[in-house]
Amino acid sequence: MVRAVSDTHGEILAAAARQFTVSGYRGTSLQDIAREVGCSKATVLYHFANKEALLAELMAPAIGVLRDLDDRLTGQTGSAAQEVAAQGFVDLAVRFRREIAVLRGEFPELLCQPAFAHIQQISDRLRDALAGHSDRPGARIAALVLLAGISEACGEFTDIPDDELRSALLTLVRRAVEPVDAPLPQPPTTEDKDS
Amino acid sequence: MVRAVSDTHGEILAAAARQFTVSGYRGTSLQDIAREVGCSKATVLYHFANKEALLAELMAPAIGVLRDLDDRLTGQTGSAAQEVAAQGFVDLAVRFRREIAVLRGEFPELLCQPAFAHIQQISDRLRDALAGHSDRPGARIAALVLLAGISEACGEFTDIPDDELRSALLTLVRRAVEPVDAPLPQPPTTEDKDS
DNA sequence: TCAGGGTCTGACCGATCGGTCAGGCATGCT
DNA sequence: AGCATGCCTGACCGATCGGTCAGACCCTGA
Repeated sequence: MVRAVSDTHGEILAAAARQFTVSGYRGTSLQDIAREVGCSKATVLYHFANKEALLAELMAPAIGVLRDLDDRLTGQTGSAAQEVAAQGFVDLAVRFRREIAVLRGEFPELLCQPAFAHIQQISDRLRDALAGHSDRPGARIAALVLLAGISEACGEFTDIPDDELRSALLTLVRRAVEPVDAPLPQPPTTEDKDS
Repeated sequence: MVRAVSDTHGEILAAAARQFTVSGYRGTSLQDIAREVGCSKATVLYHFANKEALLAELMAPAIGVLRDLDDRLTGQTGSAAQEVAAQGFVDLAVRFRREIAVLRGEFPELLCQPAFAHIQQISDRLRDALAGHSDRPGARIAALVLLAGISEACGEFTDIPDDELRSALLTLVRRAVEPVDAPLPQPPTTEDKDS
């Protein structure tokens, strides 16, 4: 049973995506993936240097979009930053529901791996933007709850079409985010602290 | 080095709580816990039938409070249900930040274990109540995002005192939940497409 | 003094993990 | 025909996992 060239590579990737979504990264063994594809574990490791490389290739598109969003965030302040962060993250979360679901709860350990080195910093900046770069606890708490909640939840709405989920989430975020421009005790001089 | 009677039991429990919080349930080995306590792995398994029993004892108080909340929810409808669910869950999340953080992302697998059999149903009811028992996608999405986000996030605010965190979260939830009694755009005939 | 029970341990078990390696097999170029 | 290359595999590796077990140690009460 010979398959077309490089077909196996894609099959492994697809099987890994499914398994990771169901059982998480650590909960899925290379054996599980090989079994679903119908090849040997050695074959999986022939196509991918190791388990981490498999995850990295799976996540690459989502990470690329996250980087783009991070770029678009630079320079934005106040409610403008909140709106860019909200739209950008909701769109990302909806488009990459499955990929995000893979990381469910395994962020801390996974972020230690070199392939995901700066994700933590990007998501920190994202959270900061969604809080309107405010340091009030209410704003920061709301931002974190929303980011975490959307990441966690969007993978469960597989039955809802992209458009509907996106608009519902965006409505929710706009309603839930703590307004920062509006009737605020004017912060005097320093409102952004990073370079 | 002999320690007081039944002291070890509590030490193991405390060490397990710390390790689980940092590395998750599956990410923590009995060896890790034993090392932190300063005893052997066999000692851990002398005090607890198995790893699952350790987790169950750790979670028992939080689960009890969750059950109480579930009882208080029965019969409540509309915005009353939303308010009871919001107050109850926020309070629970704040009080048991650490315990909830343990389950980070491991809910699906952990819920299969007999000790946590009905947690899934309870949290489903809780979500339903927070959505005001509405079946509109917007309400259900908001409820899930908030519950997941709070569960995920509250463990990270270890520096914020209980009272402050509780009020901030409650404010957020009340702001974010989709109002269900209030001024609804009267749906003429077909505004929802699922059954 | 001795028996018995609570506490604790090292040694060990089978299972599973991610990963390595030599070699089989088909194909295509020279 | 001979050789190189790409793809794939079974057998194997060391490490680690949760869990078992026989026995050592200590305290207490008869």
